[in-house]
Amino acid sequence: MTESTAGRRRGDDLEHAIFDAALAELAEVGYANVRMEAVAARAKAGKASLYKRWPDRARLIQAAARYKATEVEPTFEPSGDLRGDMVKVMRHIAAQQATPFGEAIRGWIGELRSTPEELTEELRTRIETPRIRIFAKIYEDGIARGTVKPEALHPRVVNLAPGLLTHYFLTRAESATDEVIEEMLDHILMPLIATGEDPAEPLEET
Amino acid sequence: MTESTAGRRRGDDLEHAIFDAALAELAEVGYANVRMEAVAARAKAGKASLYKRWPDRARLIQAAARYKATEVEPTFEPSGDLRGDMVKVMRHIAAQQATPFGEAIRGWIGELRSTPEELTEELRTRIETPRIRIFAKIYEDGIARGTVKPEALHPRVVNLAPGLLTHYFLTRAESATDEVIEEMLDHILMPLIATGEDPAEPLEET
DNA sequence: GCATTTAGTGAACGCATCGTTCACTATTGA
DNA sequence: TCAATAGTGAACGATGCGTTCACTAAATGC
Repeated sequence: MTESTAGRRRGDDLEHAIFDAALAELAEVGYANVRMEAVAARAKAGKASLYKRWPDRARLIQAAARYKATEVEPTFEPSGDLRGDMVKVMRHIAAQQATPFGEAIRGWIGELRSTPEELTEELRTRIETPRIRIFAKIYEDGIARGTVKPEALHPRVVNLAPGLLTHYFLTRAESATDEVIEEMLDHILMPLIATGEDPAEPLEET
Repeated sequence: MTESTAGRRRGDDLEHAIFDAALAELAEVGYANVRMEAVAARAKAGKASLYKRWPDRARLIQAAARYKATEVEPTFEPSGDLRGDMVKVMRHIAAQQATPFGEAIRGWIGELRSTPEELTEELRTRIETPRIRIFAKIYEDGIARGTVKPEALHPRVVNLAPGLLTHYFLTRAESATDEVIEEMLDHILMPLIATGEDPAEPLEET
């Protein structure tokens, strides 16, 4: 548990410093321009320390994204206010995309074709699945209250909200603003999943 | 207008050969692994001829995509069969994504951050806009027939169908199958835009 | 505390690819 | 026929990759 400014770091201490450096580089220069030497220099580490841990740039950045992802994804409890909850979660996702983490995702997409299958799969379950789970929770809660149609739980529908955000982020250079999120909700998501029943009277579920 | 196998090509003749070579490389090795030398060799051209025309790899590939795009995007006339028309156009888009052209798009996404603004803009209007226009046409036709809700013309809704396909393509390594397209239609698109007034289809009212 | 083991440093190396340059050659058309 | 134009192919310096190695700091064992 030493973390003094002097001395030589090792283990997780050093590893986290490298991740932070990688994410900072990612933010500054974008995925395509992240240089191993730059990451090493920024982390005040030797290049050999990087290659000892990860075989190449792609893996390093994926590891950094993974590290960041696990500390970001929240546990979320639906409040009963359907639209309000969705705004909240969607803003959270958009905010996440506006970080180095988002930049890592962009790079991952760009290299999907030349990336090992398992890595692709792993990042999917690491990022897509947790988001889907949150929306499933919100919709289940809404269904119990009668504010959401049961069809909302179809996988393709549950994936819609995060999918819209991801698509927006990927095809622009920036993540969705609050205004865009509201448009997605009012013109796509709510018309599709909401029953139109007011949540004022909670319904009994079985 | 010479196109004999012997001799040295120039102008458009050579340029098209380079585009074809670039697209072939794209298909074989994926965006990230396209090498200028490989494209030049494949086109039986000098590397200098490439750099004389385009400043770097990104521009060359974008030019190749543009070249391909203009010859692919069709004129489309709605038949009156809403779902049938949508299936048709969506399949067309999915098929297009499964070509080198799709691979070029993936690369473009990956480098959005480090690509000049105007290029991004240009590719958007070159690819996104024509697709949106086709769906707008279909929806307008449907509205006139009473099978589509007027709200379908909201920009974000019109962009939904191509957006779903693009998102699917980008986050998997492959483009949407017919089955996936049908799911998108039946669980997202049709419920959102159709009035249910379709003569052949049974419906539930709003 | 001292010696040994483990882990990180920093510089150098060979390699691949980039983007440029240049002397040479084929094609065009005046 | 000859000058102008456009393409070729090889070489070049620069950059970043991924590896290696001699050296050194930190942790561990005795």
